[in-house]
Amino acid sequence: MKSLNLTTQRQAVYDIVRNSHDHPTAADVMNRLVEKGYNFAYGTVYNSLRYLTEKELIRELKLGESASRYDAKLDDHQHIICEVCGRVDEVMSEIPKEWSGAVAKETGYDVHHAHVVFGGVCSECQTKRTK
Amino acid sequence: MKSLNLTTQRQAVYDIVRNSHDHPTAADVMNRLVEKGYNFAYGTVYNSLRYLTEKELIRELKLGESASRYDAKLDDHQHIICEVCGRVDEVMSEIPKEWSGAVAKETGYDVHHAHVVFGGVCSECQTKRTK
DNA sequence: TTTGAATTTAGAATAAGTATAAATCTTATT
DNA sequence: AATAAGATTTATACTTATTCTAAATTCAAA
Repeated sequence: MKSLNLTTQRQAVYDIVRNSHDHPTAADVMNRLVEKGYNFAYGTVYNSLRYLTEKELIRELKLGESASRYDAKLDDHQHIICEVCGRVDEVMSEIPKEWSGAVAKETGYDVHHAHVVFGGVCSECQTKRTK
Repeated sequence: MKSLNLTTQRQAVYDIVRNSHDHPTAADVMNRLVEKGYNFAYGTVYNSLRYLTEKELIRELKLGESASRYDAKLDDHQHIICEVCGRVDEVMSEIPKEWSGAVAKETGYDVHHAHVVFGGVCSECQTKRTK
């Protein structure tokens, strides 16, 4: 059921995602693979990312940008994007349960999950701005 | 500053978005224009949607699907997608202020807004399933 | 050791959206 | 009314992110 087949390419892709802390896109992963001396086909990188996502070793993040990002952090968490520099940080603070309850009541949906993308200005950009 | 120049095509696009309640994509809008007898260039539809978005007559929704959707409802609200049938409904229940506060504290960001996409099963699909 | 399944590769194909340059429409000015 | 300036539309080419395809390669099992 959950048998893992980690080929060389999948392992290499996984290592990159696992050791990156900036939520890389497929193109980022591709570049870092090349830096490490690998030369996989583009399709293989996408396949690996999909495979790893299906096996729940990584998560695909759709943050409203044009390209998906990937994240090896699996515990439930949200993200925040800096409107100035574009960096993406993690938000561990959990969505209040009363809120999901209110949403279920309002919509009649059976609510399974919520993807939240906060927007704002990161502390670095805040200090740069006030210069 | 906020002068409006609603050409025939922009007006037609706006009318479609305003009178649709299913959050249409650009392609949906295109189809509905054709149904109404219009034959605008594809680029014009995209330009109009962008124009109307900039003028804040409509909103662009990026819900993690491949295509953006558009919405003429301007008051602040979120969305919920049915995982079974794909329909998108509105969520008016507001994000709790204490939560944004907690996120600001946690991340050091100046938090401006949050886009929330809930996922679940709509009431129709719930009843269908239990059949 | 052949046979079949899974994976990788290279490259074509697709989908959504943007850019461009020419044509057309508007508007203000003479 | 004539014209110039500016905005908009059109048709089409292009870009970007991603998926698909078919052949080649690798892996696994009998």
